[in-house]
Amino acid sequence: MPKSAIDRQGRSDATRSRILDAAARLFKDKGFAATSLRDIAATANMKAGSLYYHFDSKEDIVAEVLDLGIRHVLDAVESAIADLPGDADSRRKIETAIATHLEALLAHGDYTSANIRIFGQVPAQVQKRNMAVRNAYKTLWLGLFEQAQADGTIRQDVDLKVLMLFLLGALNSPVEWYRSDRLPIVKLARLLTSYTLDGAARPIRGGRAGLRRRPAYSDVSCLIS
Amino acid sequence: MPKSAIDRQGRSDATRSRILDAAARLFKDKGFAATSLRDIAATANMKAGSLYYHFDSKEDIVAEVLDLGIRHVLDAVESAIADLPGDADSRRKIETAIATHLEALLAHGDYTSANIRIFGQVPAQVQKRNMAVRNAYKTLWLGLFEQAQADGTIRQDVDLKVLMLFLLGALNSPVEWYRSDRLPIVKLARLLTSYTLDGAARPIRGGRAGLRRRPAYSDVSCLIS
DNA sequence: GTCTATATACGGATAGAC
DNA sequence: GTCTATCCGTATATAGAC
Repeated sequence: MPKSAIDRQGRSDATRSRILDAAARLFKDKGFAATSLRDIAATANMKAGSLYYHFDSKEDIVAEVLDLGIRHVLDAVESAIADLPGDADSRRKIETAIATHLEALLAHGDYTSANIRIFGQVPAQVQKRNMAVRNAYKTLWLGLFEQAQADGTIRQDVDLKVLMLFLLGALNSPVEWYRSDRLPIVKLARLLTSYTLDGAARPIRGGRAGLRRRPAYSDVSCLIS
Repeated sequence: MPKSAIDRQGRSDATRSRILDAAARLFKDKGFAATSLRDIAATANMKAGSLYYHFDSKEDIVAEVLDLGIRHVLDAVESAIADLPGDADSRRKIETAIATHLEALLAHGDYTSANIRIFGQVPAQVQKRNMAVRNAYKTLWLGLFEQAQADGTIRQDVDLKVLMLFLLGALNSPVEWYRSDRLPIVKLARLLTSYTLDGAARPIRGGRAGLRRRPAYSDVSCLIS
């Protein structure tokens, strides 16, 4: 084990967390470049020079904030699904994943908002590092969808990757507009589950819904990475 | 009419556009604060000092980039719907709006991406100014949905504001993941229309789709601004 | 309309005292 | 583990030549 790793683990985690909390909030509000180490230090009740005892650089701080932004959500969704009864069907799993994503997204709003907002502005190296966690999270959803398609919950002609990308876009958007004093998160989750799986259209009486005016998509293979 | 407005209109628009194009691209890639006027000027084949002949400040430049980001999409969607035959039904209108939004979003990618990415980082004054165009665009969608709900295309129990906010989240997400060499935009639009209106779930044979396991949402009034 | 030069301020990072 | 002091680069904006 390298010496530097031992050093790092020996340090207090409380201060570290205080710094990261401050950084996440400021990155969310002002962006990456506009947030100075002096800002972060002041918010964490320190002076700028002291940050370098806990982190090697500004890049290191932002990299950890970005990773935590995804980690909080990934871990929450993973364990919520694991905690479901063994006989839970795919619809229940997807509903749980949507609700848990929204809960975690808004509960750790500084980290998740920071991730969503500043990912495109951080150095390429930091982006690359964060992609690992991002890909793990996308894989989790794709697995859920594949299972749902295999058991017939999701139609065969649905492009799972496109569905996942659009759904994650919708699922992340509340960081920009959700206000906790309006609609409870659990109700928001039920609405999105309903729109995603059942659609917003009025079903056709006595027929199969979803078939009206819908062309065949069999020529659309899974083309989006 | 104030003198400054006359002055401004008397100046060449070509250089102005070149500056705005450069600014949009750089804001999209690097964020607001990290983009310097030197960067913008260099990309537009000028020197930094010359920008001040065309704009009063960096804020002025970013404000115009943000407004154009929404305007391009708003104008495109508005005229696409106006160009539909008079007997076009709500489903056709929504499908057209989705397709046109995606086309314009990706056609003017520098402006639209810049808007989506840096809105949260610009000075409050600039945000406030951009909100005017943003609200106009949301109103356009809400009007479409209200019409669709009135004529029965969208179910009565659907919360139109929530649907709009989630749909716009999904509709804007392709700026982060779409690659033009994969799926044509028009096919992407058909997929999203289908998922939004019809849902991704397999309809129940012979019954009404969308009712399976879906609770009553009548207690959920329109609570989100 | 565009240039150069500059005023003035603030940024990340380091060194070394305590 | 935190502080102060400082190096050095870069930022916005302005002034004035061309």
